[in-house]
Amino acid sequence: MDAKERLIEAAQDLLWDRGYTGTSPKAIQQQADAGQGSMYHHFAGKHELAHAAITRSARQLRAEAELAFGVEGAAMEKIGAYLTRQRDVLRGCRIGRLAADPDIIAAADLREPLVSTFRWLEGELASLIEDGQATGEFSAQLDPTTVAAAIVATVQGGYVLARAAADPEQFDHAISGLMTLLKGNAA
Amino acid sequence: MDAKERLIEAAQDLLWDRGYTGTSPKAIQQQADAGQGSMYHHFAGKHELAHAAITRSARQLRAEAELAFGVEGAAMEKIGAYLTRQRDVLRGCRIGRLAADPDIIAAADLREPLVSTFRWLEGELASLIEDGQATGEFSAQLDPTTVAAAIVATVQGGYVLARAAADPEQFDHAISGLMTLLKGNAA
DNA sequence: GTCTATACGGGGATAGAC
DNA sequence: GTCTATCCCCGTATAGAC
Repeated sequence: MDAKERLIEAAQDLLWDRGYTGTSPKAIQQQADAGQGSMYHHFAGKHELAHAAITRSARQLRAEAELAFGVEGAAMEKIGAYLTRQRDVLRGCRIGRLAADPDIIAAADLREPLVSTFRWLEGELASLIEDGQATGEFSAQLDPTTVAAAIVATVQGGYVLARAAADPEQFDHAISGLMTLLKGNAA
Repeated sequence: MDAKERLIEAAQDLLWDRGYTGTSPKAIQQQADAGQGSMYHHFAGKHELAHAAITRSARQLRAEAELAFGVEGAAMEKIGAYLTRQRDVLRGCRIGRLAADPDIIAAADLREPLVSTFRWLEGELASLIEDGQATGEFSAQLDPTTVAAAIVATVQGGYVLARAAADPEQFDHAISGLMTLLKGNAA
């Protein structure tokens, strides 16, 4: 693997664990086993490297979610597969995590992968809810868009609760509560 | 107001906006209009000052939530009052925000106010749900504990979505979806 | 492409004077 | 209690050699 590649992966890793503010060029170089000159040859600076890393993390996250949505079954099963998919809960969401970082929020290009990832996710979930309404699986009273937002928010918040408590089960509790609420809204 | 007080308030503010990693002693001193010597006279260092600030923020958050829970009405109205209370959405949650910070998570004493705040909040909400079940307002099928966790998670995640999109309405969507789900679980 | 040298301000704190 | 001086390493680059 060439240095450029290693730098991007190291940046992905560090951004996930420490955010943008907490990640220094030097730390990235060390983890990538690349020199100062190498990094600044391939990227204009921390900002540009972070952009490459975040963009790639967003693509990966989306691919993983697509995998969960691809299971066979009715709408609720697909949603359930997404909600209960394997996650490194205490590490948090590599995309949602960045929303806490003031420097990410302040830079439109760094924030963009966050917006589009969440917008896409909510769209997928909203479609599933509509499907479920068409087949009589969900109550027609539900507004697919806002319910989808609530689902995504519960996942993101589940990470927050789990990390605050240093206990992955807190994530599962939130998801479990959400699934009960969803199932109580059968047609 | 004395310097010590100003330092704590400045630290609360900066921690809210920039997190622990993103907040420097120098920045706190400047915002508090206090000198280096003053800060290190009153506090052993950044860590100790942050502890004072976080503890106080947690108390304030709790007081604000108590106010919302205090409205007259049935369980769903109290929950609704909490969910729709005035918030500076794009600024995020001053407590939940810290869960993204690796240095906070690594320091048990800094993390403690986060755990206890969320535990308390979930407890209050779980009680309300039980009340609602007793009066026939909510379905007996609901598990008060996990549903309470889902509610708190949705709020925390709502902040994440809103900040990612730089749009406060994303918070409202998530809350609105959650309230629909709750109301669909009437007894 | 990668290395080393150099730069300058900031992060986080200690020491001693007033 | 607060001020100023001082410390040392880190953050974030740029410059030029190889």
